[in-house]
Parts: sequence; C-alpha cells; structure tokens
Amino acid sequence: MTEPETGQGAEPRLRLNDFLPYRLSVLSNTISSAIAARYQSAFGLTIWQWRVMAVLGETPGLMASQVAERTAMDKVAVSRAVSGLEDVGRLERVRDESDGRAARLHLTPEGEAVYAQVVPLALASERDLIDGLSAEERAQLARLMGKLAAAASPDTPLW
Amino acid sequence: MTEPETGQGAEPRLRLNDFLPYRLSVLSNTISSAIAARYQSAFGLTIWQWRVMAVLGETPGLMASQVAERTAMDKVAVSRAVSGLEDVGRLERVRDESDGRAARLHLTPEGEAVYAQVVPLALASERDLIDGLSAEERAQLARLMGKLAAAASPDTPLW
DNA sequence: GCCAATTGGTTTCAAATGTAACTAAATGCC
DNA sequence: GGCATTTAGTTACATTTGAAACCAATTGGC
Repeated sequence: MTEPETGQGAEPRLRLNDFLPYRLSVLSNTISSAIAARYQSAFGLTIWQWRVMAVLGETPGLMASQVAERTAMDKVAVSRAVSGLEDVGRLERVRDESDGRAARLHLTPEGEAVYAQVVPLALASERDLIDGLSAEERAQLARLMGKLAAAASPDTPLW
Repeated sequence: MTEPETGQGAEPRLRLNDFLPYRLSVLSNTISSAIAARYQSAFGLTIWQWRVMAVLGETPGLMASQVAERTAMDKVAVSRAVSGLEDVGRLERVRDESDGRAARLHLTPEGEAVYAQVVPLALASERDLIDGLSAEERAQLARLMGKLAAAASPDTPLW
C-alpha cells in the first residue's frame, strides 16, 4: 500500500496516509461513530447494546458467553450492555435450570420492537455506504476483508 | 453485504457477521491492537505517539494543529501524545516566533533514531497483512477503501 | 490603539473501557 | 461424597478517552 522506495540504501519511507492499518482505523472509526450517533439519538442505544440486540435478534436465548463470542466483545462489555438493556426493559434474563450460573438472554417484546426498527436503519446505513459500489466491487470487498481478517487473526503465526 | 430477503412482506434480516460496519470494526480493532502491542513492547510507544512521530518523520516542524489534521486525532490527544514524547526526550517543541501560541514540533535525534526503527517494523506489519494479496488485489483494496471513505466522510450529505 | 471574536493549546472533570479480583455454580477426580 | 479446578458472570479499581472550560496570544473591525 505504501509506495516502493527508489534508489538503493535509502531509508524506508512511510506515508501515514497510505498506510493500511491507519487508513483502516480511520475509516472504521468514521463509520462507527456516525452509526453510533444515529443509534444513540434515535434509540438511546450504545454500539455495544446494539450488538447484543443484533445477535439476540438473530438467535434468541443465547448465554452471555455466546453473545461475547459472536460480537467480538469481552464478557465485561457484554455484562454491562445486558444490564443496560435489562434496566430499560428491552431484554430479559432467564436463569438456566441446567446451569445455575448462566442465563438465557431474550429480547422482551419491547426489545423486539426496537430491534425491528433498528434493523432497517442499520441496513440503510450500510446501503448508503456501499451505494457507489457495483455488485462485483461489493463481492470483491467482502473477499478482501476476509483475507485481511484471516491474515490478522490472532492465531496467525505472523502475529 | 447482507443477503437479500426472500418473499414479500418479510422483516428485513440482518446478520451481524455480514454487516459491513461490524466487520470493518472488528478487522480494524484486531489489526490495531496487534500493532499497538508491538509498538508498546518494542518501543514503549502508544498508537497516538506513533502517529505523531509518523507525521513528524514525514514532515518535521508541523504545529500541533496540523498534526491533528493529518493523523485524524483530536487536539487533546495530540497534546497528550506530544507531552509524552517530550517527557522521554523524543520530541522537541520550538516556540514559533511569529505566533506566540503555537510551537513547531520536531523529533529529537533520539526521536529520529526511534522513528528509523519503527518504520521498518510498521512496513513489515503491513506486508504481513497484505502478503496474500496480488498486486491487483492491493490496488483494488486501496480503491475500494477510498470509495468507502468518501461515502462515509462526515461532510457527505448522507451522514 | 482598543475591544470583541478567533485560534493554538492545555487542563479539568466525567464517562467509557480494560484488567484483575471475586462470587457462585459446575465439573472432575479419587 | 469431598476437594481442587474450571466456568459464568459481576464488581471494583485503574487507566483511557472525550467534552467542555480555560489561558494566552492573535486577528479583525472600527
């Protein structure tokens, strides 16, 4: 991503603006904070709460630990998001009978209603973002991100 | 990025794992924290300090406000990173004669030495990341990120 | 030249986040 | 069955971050 160096013996150059990790970070932060602001102002949701709702909307009854896996959040963040959602009546914990430590998490009807409203907004945000890309470009983007994710995965020898 | 819905009248589906903003966020965080850990352990640098060094390495003598622009950091973060670097003797502030509020920022010789060591490490990290991509894929990735960045730019009407 | 408004940068304070310690239940082993 | 270990989740504490207030110097009327 960074231009090759001309001449021999020159110090390697680095231009921050062409540096992939930097660009990725700025891009991701720009998008995330724009979306976070939307969710916050429209529904009083933090990004973490939204992530929890998103997976419970897909798959109700998960335990907190499973939510953590699927959202790439750590268990403390999940715990806090869950409490927050519970406090406002959007989520319910159901103690698991077979395991007294765990709870199954469900959206309440009110939580479902919020979820049903957030989803279209989220999809619209995504659409705004990729609107300028052709179908092939979208597919290519997904592919490339997959490759990067694989290369950056914490269990890759390189990292 | 998210699968189209079948049937009419069905609620829009959202799968978090296919949702672009989410994927981007996870990818960027994975990469950033891996790199941050490297910089931290090898040089005692935070990501913010590294960004400041990176732009001053490219362009010495910038003012803090210019550093903020070029690193997508806010001025408080720049101020703190600059103090930190100054404290350990890697950066020097030179009061600007023509503007008594501002200071020109420079890496000290020691800062330059650190910079000269970090750059290859940074470039190596980037290379590890894109190693599996062909030249065309790299170009395509850069292009697509540019498009996304343009679409997500805060001064886009959509956001 | 003087005062209001702006700009460069730092400090202060509150909120968000991460780490480690902790409680409670479950499992494994003997 | 009893005790050590692991697992689910929460709490407590330290650190990081961000927003707003702030100080100081500069600029722009007039």
